[in-house]
Amino acid sequence: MEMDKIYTPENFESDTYKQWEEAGLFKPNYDESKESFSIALPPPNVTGSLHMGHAFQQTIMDTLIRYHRMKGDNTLWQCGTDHAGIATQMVVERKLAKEENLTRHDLGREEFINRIWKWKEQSGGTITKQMRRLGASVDWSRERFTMDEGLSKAVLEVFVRLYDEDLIYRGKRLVNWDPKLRTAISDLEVENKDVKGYMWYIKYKLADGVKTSDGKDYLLVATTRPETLLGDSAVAVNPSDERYKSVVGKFLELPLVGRKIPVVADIHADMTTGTGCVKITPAHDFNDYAVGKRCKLPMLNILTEDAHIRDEAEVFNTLGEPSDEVSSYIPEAYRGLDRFEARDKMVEDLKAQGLLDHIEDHNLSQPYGDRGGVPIEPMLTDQWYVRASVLGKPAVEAVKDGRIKFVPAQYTNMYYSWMNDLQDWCISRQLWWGHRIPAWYDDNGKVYVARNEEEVRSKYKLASDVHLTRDPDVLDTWFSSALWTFSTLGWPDNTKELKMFHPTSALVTGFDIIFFWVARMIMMTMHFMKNEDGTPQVPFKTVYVTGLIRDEEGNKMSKSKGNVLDPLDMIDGIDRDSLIAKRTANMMQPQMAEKIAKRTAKQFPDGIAPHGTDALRFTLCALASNGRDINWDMKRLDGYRNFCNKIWNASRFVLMNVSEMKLTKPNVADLSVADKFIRSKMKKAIADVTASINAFRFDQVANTIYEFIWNEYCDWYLEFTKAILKSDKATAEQKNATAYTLVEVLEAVMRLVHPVMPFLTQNIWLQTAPMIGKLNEQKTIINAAFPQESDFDEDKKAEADINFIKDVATTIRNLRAEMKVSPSVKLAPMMRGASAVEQACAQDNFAFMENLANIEMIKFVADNESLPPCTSKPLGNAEILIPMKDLVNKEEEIKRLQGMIDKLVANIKSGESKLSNEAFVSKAPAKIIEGAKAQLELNKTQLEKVQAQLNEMKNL
RNA sequence: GGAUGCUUAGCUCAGUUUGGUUAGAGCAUCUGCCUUACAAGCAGAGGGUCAUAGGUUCGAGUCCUAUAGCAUCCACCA
Repeated sequence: MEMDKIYTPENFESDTYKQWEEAGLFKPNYDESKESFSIALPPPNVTGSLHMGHAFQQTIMDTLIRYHRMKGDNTLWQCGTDHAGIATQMVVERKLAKEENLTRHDLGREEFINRIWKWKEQSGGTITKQMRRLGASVDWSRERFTMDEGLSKAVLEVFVRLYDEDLIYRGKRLVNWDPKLRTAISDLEVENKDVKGYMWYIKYKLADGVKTSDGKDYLLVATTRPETLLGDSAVAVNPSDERYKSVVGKFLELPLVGRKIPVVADIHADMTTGTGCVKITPAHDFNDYAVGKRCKLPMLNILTEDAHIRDEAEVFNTLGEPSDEVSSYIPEAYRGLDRFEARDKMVEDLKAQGLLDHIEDHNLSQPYGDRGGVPIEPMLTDQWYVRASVLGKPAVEAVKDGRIKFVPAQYTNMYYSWMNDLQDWCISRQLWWGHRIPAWYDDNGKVYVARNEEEVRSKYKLASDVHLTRDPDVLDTWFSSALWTFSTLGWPDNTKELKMFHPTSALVTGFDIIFFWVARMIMMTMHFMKNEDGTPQVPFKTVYVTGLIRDEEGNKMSKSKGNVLDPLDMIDGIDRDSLIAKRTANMMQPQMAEKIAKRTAKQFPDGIAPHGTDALRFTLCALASNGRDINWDMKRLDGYRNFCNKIWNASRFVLMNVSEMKLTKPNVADLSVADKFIRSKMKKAIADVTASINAFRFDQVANTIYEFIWNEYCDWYLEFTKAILKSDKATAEQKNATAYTLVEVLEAVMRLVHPVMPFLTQNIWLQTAPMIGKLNEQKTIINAAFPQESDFDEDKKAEADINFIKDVATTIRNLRAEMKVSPSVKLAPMMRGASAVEQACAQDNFAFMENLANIEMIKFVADNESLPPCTSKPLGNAEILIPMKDLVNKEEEIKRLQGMIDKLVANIKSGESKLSNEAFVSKAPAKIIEGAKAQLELNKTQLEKVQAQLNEMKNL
């Protein structure tokens, strides 16, 4: 096949993928005699699109998968998508509002859910299409969706079983409430943000004529949330606070409301903070809730679902039961106001009544909902909880005893610290999109849990005339994804896939979802999946945690910052205007659009050039070191695209020179020293790459490959082969041996690199494998064998010989460049002081040097032989000299020699001081001392030579 | 407040687990080359007191202690 001169990946990548997929090559081999290797893809949001994080993680997963598939393992990459409850519902609601000016309530639950399914059909394929472009070799025939039938069945099963085991319960407790989305959210979905605020100091008048010990008729209470005083049920002071001891048990008149509230003693009140008096609002603050429980205070909910002031407070007793122990009165002036409007109004009124003592600036960190983006409100509601503290114990053990390993290990600590203080997990959401909770209520509010209404009736022996209503809430998205590794394999049925592929081998994911997902997956899986001996089964053996991909300045990539890079744009390229349009589309703040457009135009004046999938994947691997965040660098991508081009052209060279030959397996005797050298290096490269993949060090994988291909195979070996293939002295057998080695190594390199760069390697492999009889039946590198160390032989002698040849060539090139002699001038260098072995090597392999350094001969001269004026440089214990005739610039040469002398003198000095140090000589290992001695000797020899050369120059 | 990570060349990063010649790579820079695989290339060169201060050691980028700066996570904030 004729190859283009320039590497143009867009010409073949997509077609290649299509062929693979159509041939069903991504499926497991289901061969039970082979080891199993499986990965469950962290399910992306079904309507999402591929971002750099996905590309990064999927590249790593695909590399692992392809490697194991080539090893012959029974390999499954299980894929699928997540319904992403809140996120998806929000997108569709926004669309509905924008396009039809409707809310979900206008449509009703059923119709709204229909709309979401439609939206999913319509835009759900984006990310899976993009994954294909990335080369991800997932088994598409097994694709799952968290809301599909099988997975929904698993969710029901898990919920019902956990409920029956009392590991799920329903309770009225304080939860994080998102007033914008009007749903409860879990602790993890709360983000604390630092905001500037105020501290208001409010006077609470003492009732019944009581005075404090210092004669005041009020307590001064500091708060950052004055509006919540409508729900105050006490003011607390510390039990040992002498200032307030006398008023504990007395009553206060709640400002603006007039309700009487007690002064209670509780350790929550800190004597050193604020005034020492703290207002207690049990229904709207987590600490106050705990105080309320301890002091048996009533709880007053003053807010509606969307955080407006209620017309009348909801009053509950300490147990959370409706109660009328205190008045539910809320002053009319505040009813129906938004919580922040109410705050302003109340502060104004307090001021007017002289009850506002003063205001201070105060920085506080305020909890925000991570999706809704508004401050969350602690609210007293009925919700469903998982007893995470119980499920968490075995999950900690599994990591402690090594059944699950985090890579890098430092994430283990992060995991423990969270797991050791595990709060119960609030799993109910007041949304419509998601798995509906399988709970029914009778008219008295009694709850029944089973897989469906029919089962409820039989399970609880309910008469057919008992009226049942299903719980309207749905489950947290992470509830279904916590079951991902086993629900996708067919659980609760006992499938062969579960037996073959569970536990999965590795999980590749970002640190940001260790708590959301990884920890919960471990808990759920270990509870439901058991080994044959009944011990809990873990979901995966290794968790490889990746860092975040940031922009070149280290900022998080985000739509609002306009610094997002789409992996597909790097693969296929994008022009400047399209990139700008993409980055500024649908901006929340239109004024930002202009800024972003400007910056983008400056940074990408020509848009982004196509780089191809392989270059992107290789770059991602090269950057994947040790789980730290990555600052994305376009230059790096350019560099590795060039590397692809290098491979491409090296292959062109091989094909151009060898394709006419009929290759046969050569005899060892016909191999040149260069052939032996590259085979020996190849062996080492295979060993290194294999070890690095097993250690999850993809940066080392990339570096080893880069180094071997570019620096050994291309820079040296290809040049050596020219000397043989074009020589009239080499025999046909020798030419065959070299040509065969060229192809054999290239073919093996393609297999070595294939897990990282699937497309380029397939293309070249299809052309090289047939030449040496390695093409398989299916004509694909995908299931060709991964190279093994034993495929190639080590040859230390050849490596040493080649190193000497390289040194000679490099030294001559160096002298040529320093003396500014044109590369086209043939030189006739001399060598003085070379050992017999070196002389033999140089003579035997002169053909290689001739080419590489453009010389016509090397003359070996004796130490005392008188020579014409030369420039020279030491090489080991020997010396290379080049007669310069009138080309020598005397002053330049003296300067150069003096520089070398200075360096050598410094080295000798430090070497001598080291070796004359009694302590060093007596304590350092012999090997180190020998090394230092040898180095010192070498430096001295070289100094002598350079010194002599310098003298000669000066006398010229 | 608790914890973790980072600080190495102009830029982006390896190297630190297990201390040992003159600390590496890519990009960028400088010089010379269109040499029939590749100018997305070839050859050559310059550039780092490894954040700071102590300590351990014959020997520290690597181990220990402290400090500074940056980042992240958790908790708290009347």
